[in-house]
Amino acid sequence: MDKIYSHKETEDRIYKFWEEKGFFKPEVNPKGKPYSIILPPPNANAPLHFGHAMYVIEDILIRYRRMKGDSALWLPGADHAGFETQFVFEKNLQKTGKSRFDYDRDTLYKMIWDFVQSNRPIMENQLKKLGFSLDWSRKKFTLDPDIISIVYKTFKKLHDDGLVYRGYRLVNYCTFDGTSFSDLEVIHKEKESSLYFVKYFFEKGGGNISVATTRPETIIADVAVAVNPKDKRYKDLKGKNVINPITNERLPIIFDSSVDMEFGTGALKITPGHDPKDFEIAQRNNLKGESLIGFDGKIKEGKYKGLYAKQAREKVAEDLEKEGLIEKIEKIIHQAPVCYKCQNIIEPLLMEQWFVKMEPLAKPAMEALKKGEIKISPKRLEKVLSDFLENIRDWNISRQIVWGIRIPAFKNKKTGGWVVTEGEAPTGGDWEQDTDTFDTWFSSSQWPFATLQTTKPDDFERFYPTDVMETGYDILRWWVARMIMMGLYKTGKIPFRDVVLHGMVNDPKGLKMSKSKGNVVDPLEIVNEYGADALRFALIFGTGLGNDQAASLPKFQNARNFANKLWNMARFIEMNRIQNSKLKIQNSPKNKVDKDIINKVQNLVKDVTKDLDNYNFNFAAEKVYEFAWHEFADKYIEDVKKRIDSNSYAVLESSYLAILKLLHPFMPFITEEIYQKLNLGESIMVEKWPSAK
RNA sequence: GGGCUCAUAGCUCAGUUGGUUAGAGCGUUACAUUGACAUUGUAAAGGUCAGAGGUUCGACUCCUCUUGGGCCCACCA
Repeated sequence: MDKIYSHKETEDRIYKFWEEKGFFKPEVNPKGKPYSIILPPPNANAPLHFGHAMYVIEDILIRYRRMKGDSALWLPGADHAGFETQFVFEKNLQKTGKSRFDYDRDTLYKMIWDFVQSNRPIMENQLKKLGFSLDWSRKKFTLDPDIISIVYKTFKKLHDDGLVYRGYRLVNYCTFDGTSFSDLEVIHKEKESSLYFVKYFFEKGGGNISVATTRPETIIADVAVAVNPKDKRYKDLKGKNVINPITNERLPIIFDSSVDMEFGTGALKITPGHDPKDFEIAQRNNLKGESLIGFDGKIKEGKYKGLYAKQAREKVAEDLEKEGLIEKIEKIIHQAPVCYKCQNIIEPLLMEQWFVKMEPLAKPAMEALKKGEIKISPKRLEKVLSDFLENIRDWNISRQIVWGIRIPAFKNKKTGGWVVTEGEAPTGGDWEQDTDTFDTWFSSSQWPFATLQTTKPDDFERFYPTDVMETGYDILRWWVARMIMMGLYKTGKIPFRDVVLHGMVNDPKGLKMSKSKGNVVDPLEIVNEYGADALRFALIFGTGLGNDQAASLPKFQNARNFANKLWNMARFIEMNRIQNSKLKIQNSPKNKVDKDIINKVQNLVKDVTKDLDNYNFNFAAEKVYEFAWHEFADKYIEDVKKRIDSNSYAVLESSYLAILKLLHPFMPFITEEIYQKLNLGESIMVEKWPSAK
């Protein structure tokens, strides 16, 4: 053995060895208790980022359970990541001077397909570099025909059960990305705007009421002015009308208790075509409105036609000012809805979309949570989940992009009626398929059962519900919540028993990594520099489950040093090896130090096993680290090196073997390499997890 | 506006159900080392555990408040 451990000469070779031996398949323990984890499928198109490296937690669990004798399955996959991928693709397209509108649907889809297929191996190889013991013979892609078929069936079932409807609603539309989004894709950003106080004159009797708005350009689309019924200032306005300051149309004054009396003048212009709250108030009052702004972000008609909303705002304000219709202008800081991807303002627009009625789906999910059928670790995040489920709103699943699963809904060209199928076109009549695709999360929400139902016969029966769903807490609502709902809906069973959530990995200074800030650390560079084992160990060591951490170099260095320390313990053992000794540990060694170390190993095994069972990964890692380095190496080896004999050697080797096994889930490569170098057996992967008396 | 979370050594953070001298890594200082390992060892310096109350025989750990960060949710137009 060399003086220094070389991960570069070891890791790829070991991974290949494992794969060839078939050790990643649950079939290595055919009689074991089934244990399963579905890997959150990374975006097929993009390289892994540091968040993906946190899936090491899943590998730790899988390797631990496999060594315990379970029939452990860790199922890999890739996500087509609809909008995300099309966004990246379009960015690339832009560089060549083209846009998506230069191609027809099929061509564009084919182009993105090829783009994704050529990038997909990158991500998969990176998962291998990290040492993940995934069963590659079962890998799935969200656009596999059998997966698509399941997604179709789910949609049809939801539709037949009245849980999917086509609604003409105000949706979150990004005019820059050209698609609508669900509420989760909309984020709020603090913005300073002007609050215009506009005079609306009464139709009769003179006088005016002042209405505060940040969006004067939408005045044209006003359908009413609303005040709070409790507002004493406006008591006498019942039955009165005002005149639209731009169009001079008559607008009724309505009373709605959701109007905030404290804000502005307490009078709110109602523009159902552009504001969600207005839309709701209008619905309650049987008023209908229209969107004045088109999908291109420009005013569709009238005097301001062709102007972008922002330009129109200034022009309208100017015109109103000229006519003396603006009472005053104030500065206001408010939370503006923006697109999570491009950060541009979301324009609420009225359009027809497919919605999933969520309340009936959320109820069983909440019950499963309350009954403890599904447990969340760390516990505090359960509240985030239950709050989301309790306040759930209908889910817009239509996306105006081509990259994804096209919605199997067909419109009759004559009648305009819709038919939902399991993918096939309806016969008879003239039908046109919806051009929209599903929100990516609609297919991912079905991932646990969709994968297991399409891998190998009996996989679903054997491995569903899965044992653990491990992912970042940032997609708790986007993904985990929806998986629970869809799993319960489609299979009648929870999709997983335990939800284990890891924190975010930030840059070395603790700031969020982002491409625009240019502070992204590539996990594969760390693997290259320090080894996958070091990366894995560092990510677990010293960070409580669900807490964020900084990807700081000293941590990786320390973990690398620890790997080297382990390596040199093995060298010591190899150099002091006592051949032909029977390697039997006496039940009660005479030497007190030998006796102590045996007891300490026993306690360590107990502690680490318990910590793993409780998802206290950092405790487990810290304990083995502390023991291996500062107890076993610093004290025991120092003591035994002066007096080594066949009895003490047996204690030395067996204690070390226990450490190797406890460490294997965390640092799989080096523990395997040492195990083989010391001729302890074929592979540490098929060793049994140590047990403590 | 609501919720969650953090504030512990110079820096980055552990501290698991409250219990004797509060820990790790990095950094700093001194010494050692051709002998498993300098990707090492031994030792040392360094903390009023944000602040103020309270519960308790006992609190970094539980409760309340204050201050200062971070994150998430939310239709003040």
